[in-house]
Amino acid sequence: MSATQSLHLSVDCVVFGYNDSGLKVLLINQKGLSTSPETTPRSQLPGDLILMNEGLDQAAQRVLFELTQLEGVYLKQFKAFGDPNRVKELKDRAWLQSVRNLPDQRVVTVGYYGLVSLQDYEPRPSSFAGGVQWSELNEVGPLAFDHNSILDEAFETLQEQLESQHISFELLPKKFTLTQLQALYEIVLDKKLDKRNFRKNVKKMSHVVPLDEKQTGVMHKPAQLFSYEPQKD
Amino acid sequence: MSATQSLHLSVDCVVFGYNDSGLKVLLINQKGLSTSPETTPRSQLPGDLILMNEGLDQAAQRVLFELTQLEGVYLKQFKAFGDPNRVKELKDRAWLQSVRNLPDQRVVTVGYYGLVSLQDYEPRPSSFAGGVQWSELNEVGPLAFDHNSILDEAFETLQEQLESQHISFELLPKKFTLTQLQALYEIVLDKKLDKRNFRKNVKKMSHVVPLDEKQTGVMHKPAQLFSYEPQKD
DNA sequence: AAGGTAAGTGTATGTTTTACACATTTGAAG
DNA sequence: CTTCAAATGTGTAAAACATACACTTACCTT
Repeated sequence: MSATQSLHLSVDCVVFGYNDSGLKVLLINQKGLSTSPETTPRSQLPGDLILMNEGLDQAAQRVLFELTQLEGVYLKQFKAFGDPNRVKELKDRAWLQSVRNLPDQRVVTVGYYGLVSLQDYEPRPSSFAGGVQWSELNEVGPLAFDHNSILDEAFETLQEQLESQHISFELLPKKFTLTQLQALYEIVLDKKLDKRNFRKNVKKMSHVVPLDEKQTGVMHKPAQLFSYEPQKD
Repeated sequence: MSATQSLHLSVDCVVFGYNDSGLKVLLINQKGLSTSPETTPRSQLPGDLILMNEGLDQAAQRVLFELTQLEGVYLKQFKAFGDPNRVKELKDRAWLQSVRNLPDQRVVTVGYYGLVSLQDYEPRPSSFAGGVQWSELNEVGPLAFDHNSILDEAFETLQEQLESQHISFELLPKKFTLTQLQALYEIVLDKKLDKRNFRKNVKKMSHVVPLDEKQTGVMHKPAQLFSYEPQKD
């Protein structure tokens, strides 16, 4: 017992962004020139070591902000990843050596998924250094470390929790139409839904309330706007 | 960035045991005499630091075995707990000092819940050193560290996952009656279920199969025995 | 043989889910 | 100012599912 431990703990954030053109994930680009084909810089999830005096949720918020300037994002822990070799692959060595004091150290990471509306509350992480990008979910290439698995598990968690937890609204503008809400469900759950039945269900949700306001500037019948009212329920 | 980190990582196991007399949780007793009332030894969840070359799931299995002799238990990760002060309370200092090289070190822990049948596959962890006990769920006193919260969250997770994941069978003997299965559901979900409706639902589950065997030695109509067949479905 | 005990079983009613098609409101174009 | 294009908004019938509920059966004991 009590073998002396020496490992690092990080958080990684899988931030999903949504707008009418689809579901995206936030990636950052590693800096550095490729010296060998094996160590070409890759994209990765925003993540970093936690500080000694901060909690995990707090670390996730801080790291996300530092790397992408996104603030106040809905973030939820979903799983810890602790394969002893998860940062030991050759492809990741060059980058680790450039940023870590102890690049060979084992790193266990705690995964968070995050949700952002790309529409009205517009995040501009791209203005920040390094290169931050919203990448189409199904166009994500090979990422650093085990970040592809982390992304996959985050998306599965999102699919499982979309209906039971009140989180769809985190991905939508504050004022949204039922068509937008339905489109979001269809994309996340990856199945077609019936419009009338969907709207019947929404009417049962007391936390989705109609506003005294309609869409404007559309060349068709303008839709009723709704908003999410968390307190009720 | 890359502040030098120095923290410990542990796993803690919340092992639920079930038999006809109810749902229990596995606790171990801290050793050591109380010198002050503030540092009286408490019970705690079986948990310990992970080793440098093992994965998290593997660590949970090893730690559980080392502390309680239980082997091959169904264990599932459910949450990481990382409050910076979770091992800093006065009540826990004496014990930490007795077992850790670096008792002041911050410890982040990864929580696992585990499931065991106390009936046919009889675990006798009590034969092992130190004092291991199955404690009635609702008679658990104050535990070390934040273990009461970890236990609470584990139980909530069990309640949420009992129906969707095929895990009830981990808590039952290999051969079980439908009355036993129903009693388990009623205890975990904490609500009364209708016998006939329950059985209708079970008949739809292709992974619950009747055996060519009945209960014996009971002084009433013997019940049909069933078993869980994971491959189907 | 009688009594105690838990097992096993069906039906009627209410609720939820599914499938499905047309009239409405706006802006744009002629 | 009429017409067109485009997406919104709405109801009903049928099927599936959930609920409530009570008596007979098989075995053991005395």
